[in-house]
Amino acid sequence: MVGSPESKRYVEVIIDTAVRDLDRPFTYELPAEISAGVQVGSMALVPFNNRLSLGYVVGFPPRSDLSRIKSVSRIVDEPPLFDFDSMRLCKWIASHYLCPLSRSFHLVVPPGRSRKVKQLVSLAVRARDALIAVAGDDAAVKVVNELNSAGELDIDALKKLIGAGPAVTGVKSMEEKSLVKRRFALTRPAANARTRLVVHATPVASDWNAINKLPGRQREIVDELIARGGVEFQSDLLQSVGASHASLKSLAKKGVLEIAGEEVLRQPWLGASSGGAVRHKPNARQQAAIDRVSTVIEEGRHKVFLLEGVTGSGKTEVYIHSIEKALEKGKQAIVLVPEISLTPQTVERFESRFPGDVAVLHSRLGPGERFDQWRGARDGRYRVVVGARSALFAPLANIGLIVIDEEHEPSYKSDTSPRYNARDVAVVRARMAGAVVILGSATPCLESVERARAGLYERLELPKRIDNRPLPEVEIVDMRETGGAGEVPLLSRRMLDALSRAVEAGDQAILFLNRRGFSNYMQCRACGQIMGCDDCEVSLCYHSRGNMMLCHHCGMRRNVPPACPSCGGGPMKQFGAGTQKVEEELMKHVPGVTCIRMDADSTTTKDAHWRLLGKFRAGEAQVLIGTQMIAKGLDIPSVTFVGVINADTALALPDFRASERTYQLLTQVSGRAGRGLRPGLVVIQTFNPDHPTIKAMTGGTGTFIEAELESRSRANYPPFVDLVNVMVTSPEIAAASRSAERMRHILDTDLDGTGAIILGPAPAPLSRLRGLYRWHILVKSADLDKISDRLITAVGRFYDYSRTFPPGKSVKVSLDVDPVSLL
DNA sequence: AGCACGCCGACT
DNA sequence: GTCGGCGTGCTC
Ligand SMILES: [Zn+2]
Ligand SMILES: [Zn+2]
Repeated sequence: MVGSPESKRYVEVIIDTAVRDLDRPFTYELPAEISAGVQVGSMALVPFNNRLSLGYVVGFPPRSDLSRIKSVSRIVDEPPLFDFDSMRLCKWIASHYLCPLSRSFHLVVPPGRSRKVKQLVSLAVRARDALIAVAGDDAAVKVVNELNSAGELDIDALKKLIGAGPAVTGVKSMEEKSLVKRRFALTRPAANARTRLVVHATPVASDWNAINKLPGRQREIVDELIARGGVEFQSDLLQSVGASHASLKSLAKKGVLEIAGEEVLRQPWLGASSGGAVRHKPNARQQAAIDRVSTVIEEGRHKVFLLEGVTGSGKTEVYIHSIEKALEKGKQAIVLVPEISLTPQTVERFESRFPGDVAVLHSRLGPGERFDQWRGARDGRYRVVVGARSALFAPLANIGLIVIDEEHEPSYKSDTSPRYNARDVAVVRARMAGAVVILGSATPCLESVERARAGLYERLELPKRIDNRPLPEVEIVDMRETGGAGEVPLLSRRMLDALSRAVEAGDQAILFLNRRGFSNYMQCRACGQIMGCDDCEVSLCYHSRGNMMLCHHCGMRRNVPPACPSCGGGPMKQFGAGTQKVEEELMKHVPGVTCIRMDADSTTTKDAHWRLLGKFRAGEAQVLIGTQMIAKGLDIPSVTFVGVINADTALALPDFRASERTYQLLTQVSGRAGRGLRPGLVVIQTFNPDHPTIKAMTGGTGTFIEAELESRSRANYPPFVDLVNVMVTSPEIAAASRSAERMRHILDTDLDGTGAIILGPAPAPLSRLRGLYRWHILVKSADLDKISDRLITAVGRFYDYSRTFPPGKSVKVSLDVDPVSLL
């Protein structure tokens, strides 16, 4: 490029802020000195409204008509944080989920590398001189004192120390007298590349004459290094020889070897491998699915497959063969599994088939490990990425296949902005990359079912379990008839009999306690007071461990009070069943039975979850009693009995997906039975045996899906309309309701004529969470794209209006597009 | 968001 | 007369 003064370069920058009306490109001049290597995705430090801000380069306009253009201060982190394809995906996410573009960039940038601009202030003169100069100015005196003791201070830290007002005015008045220096700095990233010292042998090391002249210790080092192929980490080499650093340095000086720092990837330890690569031969149905997927991958076309396979039908085998095909074509693959299923066993299934080629991204990784897995994927060291939701954004250059296992899982939906659903974004990413998607599930969500019917997705079915093993037989027990005149038992006669039989036959059993919409609680026997969370509108759950009460929504814990805090009466009593109660009940009726309990209580520590499952798998107990966490992924051949203690507690939840969820959960749990050689039996206890969801469990799932779709269609719910939940929150109860009402009026005018249906405002079913009062306004539309601009406008108008007529403290309005939970 | 400017009450 | 409150405007 010619460096003539006229050929100025410009960049468009998206400022890294969540503020909606700043979510647009700002144009800056790019000084020639720093313009080398700047690309889309580069991070730029730019002057922005009397301060410096970070932003992302999104474009290079050839010229600009703006009169006052500032220049980029500097480019941070040489290589760009994302590429053009990622930017395209981010733009789609921002426009679909109605979030600021900068927010969607956070999904694709390297993890742990985010930075913030901080303002540092320090004294420009001696403290005593400064004190004299500011005498009488209280704020400035405070600033001087703090800066004198701390040296240089972050302005935010100063605000915390002496208050925001004095900090700002004090610093400002001092700045006018040149008593303080202000400078901008970037925070350190949480993760950095790790370098280790590596020793390389030079040609001299193979020269016998030279080596034989070396002192003994040094010769040992060289021998060992050669034995290890001429390259080894310095620390490992020294340790194995038992030599000191001095001898190594001496060798380096003689030119026998070279020592250099090299970047290494940290490998997260996933636990011991449980076995070798078992290569199953696909059965006919599996092979048919594999062939179909392979054909499309071979053609290099984009396509979405809905792989509907009953529990135990071997969906993973289809995934693995499809991945093989993608790799064979020189492409890469992403496999998403629900966080809870991301166990060492799951990873092992892929790692054993693609040894050394699998990156794993999950929440248990430390920042450094996560960064390295990400980096390894970007640099082509791994070709398969397995992970939970956010692994969808793994930086693979040439994606051929994206697998979404258990595609119906609600955990694929993010509950923080951007509130994306990985299942849906996967389809978009694949479409942009010309890749194939496999959505796998035994119980696909109705959205996917409907899209398959419309011909948007191609359906592949695995209607039978592998090796022709039968699906478990399902029995429904009507709990209304079990109690007789007395109390309804926790475990019915039928349940106990069936469980005993399985255990006596030497098999294992699972008892499932549905916690959703049903939990234990503490209540005063005298006045009826129920112990609730201070910050949420829910009752606290009693946990025997530590005699504590815990809020399952915000994590608040509290000791059980000796007396009722409301009336001062006697001790509180526990109501509702926990796994412990189930165990007690079971022991009473089946003496000598051995149990393992798995719930939030028993799995508090990091690996307890996997450890307990491992014990059960190893046959150390006959019965596994657990909550939601045992519903998925468990594949234990000796489990022949599954008992569902309370099938219908989640049916009554105020959520249009309550039936669908219950159906999915019950199917998943039932699917744990009879996966081995002996057939399985499932007993489901219910108070609603005639409910379509429960009936669907004994056959006729097709009719259930049909009826459910029909009712969604009638009531105008997804998949037949697009849904947006407008969420209004505030720590003040009146502000929340007032604002929700105000927002409704704004929506009424802004959405007028679009045909959108507006419901509410209504207090959210979970009306208070983490100290915030919550209101919902539901917007239904035939076509989201037609109203999305108006929704953004409405939110903007709400905030504008709130500035002149504040409705109260910290009111927030957020938009949840395609909401999954309406609680 | 966050920073500066500007116009009004309550201090010297 | 000035100090500082926060309403308002703006950010290439
Ligand atoms: Zn009481
Ligand atoms: Zn809580």
